[in-house]
Amino acid sequence: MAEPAKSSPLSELRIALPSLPMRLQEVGRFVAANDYDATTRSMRDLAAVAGADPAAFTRLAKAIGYSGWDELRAALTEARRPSQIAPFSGRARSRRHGPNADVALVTDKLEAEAAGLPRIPAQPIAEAARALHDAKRIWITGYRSCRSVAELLNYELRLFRPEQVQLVGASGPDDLDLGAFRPGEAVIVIGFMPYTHASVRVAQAAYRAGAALIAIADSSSAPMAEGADHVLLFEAASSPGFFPSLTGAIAIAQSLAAVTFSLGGTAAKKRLENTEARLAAASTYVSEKG
Amino acid sequence: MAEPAKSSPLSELRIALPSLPMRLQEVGRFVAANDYDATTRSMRDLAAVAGADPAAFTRLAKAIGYSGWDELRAALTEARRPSQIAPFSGRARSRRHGPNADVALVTDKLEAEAAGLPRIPAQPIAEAARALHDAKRIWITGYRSCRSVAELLNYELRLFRPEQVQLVGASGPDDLDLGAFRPGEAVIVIGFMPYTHASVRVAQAAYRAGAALIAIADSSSAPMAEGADHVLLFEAASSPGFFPSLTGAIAIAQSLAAVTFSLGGTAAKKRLENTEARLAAASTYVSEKG
DNA sequence: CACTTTGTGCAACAAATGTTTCATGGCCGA
DNA sequence: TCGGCCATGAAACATTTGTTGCACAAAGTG
Repeated sequence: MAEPAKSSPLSELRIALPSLPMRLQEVGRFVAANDYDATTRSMRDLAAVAGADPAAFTRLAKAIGYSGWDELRAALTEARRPSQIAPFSGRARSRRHGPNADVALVTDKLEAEAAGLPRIPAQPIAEAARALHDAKRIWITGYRSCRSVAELLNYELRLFRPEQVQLVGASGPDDLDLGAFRPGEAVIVIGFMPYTHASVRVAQAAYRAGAALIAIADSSSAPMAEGADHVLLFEAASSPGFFPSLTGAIAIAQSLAAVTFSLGGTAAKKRLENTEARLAAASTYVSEKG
Repeated sequence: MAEPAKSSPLSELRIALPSLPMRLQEVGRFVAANDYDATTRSMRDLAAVAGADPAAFTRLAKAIGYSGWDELRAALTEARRPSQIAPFSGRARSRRHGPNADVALVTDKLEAEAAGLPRIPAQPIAEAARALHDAKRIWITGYRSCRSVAELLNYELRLFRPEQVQLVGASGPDDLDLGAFRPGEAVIVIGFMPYTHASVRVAQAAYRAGAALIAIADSSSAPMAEGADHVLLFEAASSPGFFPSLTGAIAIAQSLAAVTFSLGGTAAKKRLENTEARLAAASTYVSEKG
């Protein structure tokens, strides 16, 4: 007999499918088509939905080489585990040498970061933007490398809400403003592993003050995500290089600003125009050449 | 208290976390950090791994408003259902209004930026990195929104070349250091349309001083790209939203730092380790919990 | 036709699951 | 110091789970 492709339990199932009795085929197809429910719901539940006998699932599992349904389900569960979010599956990671090694590193990095962006959940960003829109005042926090993200967000939000946005710790490392948070305000904390004490302290202060807490982090188990009303996740470690990637955080920050701006309607638009006019009057920018 | 985000059971959990008794906090954190296992494995299994009492899971679920662990798990399971996690291809692009308009805006933005990243030319980045590697001293310039990119680059390069990297204008808007540039040094200027006068002046000063000029810009016709030894292009206008995209510039900056670091070899590695050790000694970071 | 083999549903089974109860110990207010 | 309260772990509970034995029907074989 030809050795079946052991790669995934699902492919094993599909391969064995045609040589199975009719009823098991039905059940097998059902499992293959609904493998998420297969891993999460009970055998009897599935049987009810599929309109089959519960015993058929056990028999199916045994028919394709497992000791029982439990073992098949465990295999399916492991196969779907999201931890292996390494979509660069078989990429030859053989040590690159030669003059093109650097170029290859850059290309890899850019590709990896591009792949990470669409995986950012959009819904929480839209919700967080609404919270920002409703906030009377917005505080922004980020330390070390995340400071750049914080400052970008601060800059963009200030373009159309100049008086209501402030960077935490702008006047120095000890200026934490922790006591200044009020209910009805929003506090944004940006950070990834390893997390700085200061950012965690800001998050806790925001929570205690009853302000809306928005965490932009690399993991939902980040300490500043505890108690957060909105957690916006990005993948910091998904790309090669010695340093975590910040493109995801930047993309989140800019999306957040964009949606908040669009929620602001004509009022925000007007204020943005004012700001731009002021900058133009100060001749900050080089005038466009024809 | 801010309006709680009812969107995801996970966020409900995080919100309620700080007000829970200690043991339930532990269990809650465990669930938040291992939500995949929470949906797939049994309560007793989880309790064994988490080192907690099985009853704690039931109590946790009740504490945050569910009738029991089964209901919480069902909610987590539904939240993870992959059908809604694949907003890519078949997304309904018709409805531009209503409550989903914001989400659509975010998704579009992220996709557009993801598409832009692989279009960034890698070769010039690698060459510019070599220029940085050879430079005795590195100056970094960026104003307005580009300041965040400049600061990120400054931060990352300083991790392994602390004494040779400096942000132009760090001491204020008038501290332009224009007279300080020397041959053998490198000057990085970051900017996009509309271009600030200051950045153009820095670029010109660098050119006159005979320093290696690296321009990170959105167009090869940008004024600071004139006379530059290396021009690194990104697409600032490729994504929707009121503000030009900076993910490309960030990606370039991080790639530049990564390649420069790899060119630095063991010496750079050693200096990075020293910096990390210093930060750890200052207990800047939250220590990892087991 | 008799007899075996195989597929299938049903029901009973033991094991495992989530829940509840109870006893214990620590904490805070009187 | 006492008494009530809450948090917590262990054990007992009813329920649900996956499994298996059995009966019956259909198909295959002599």
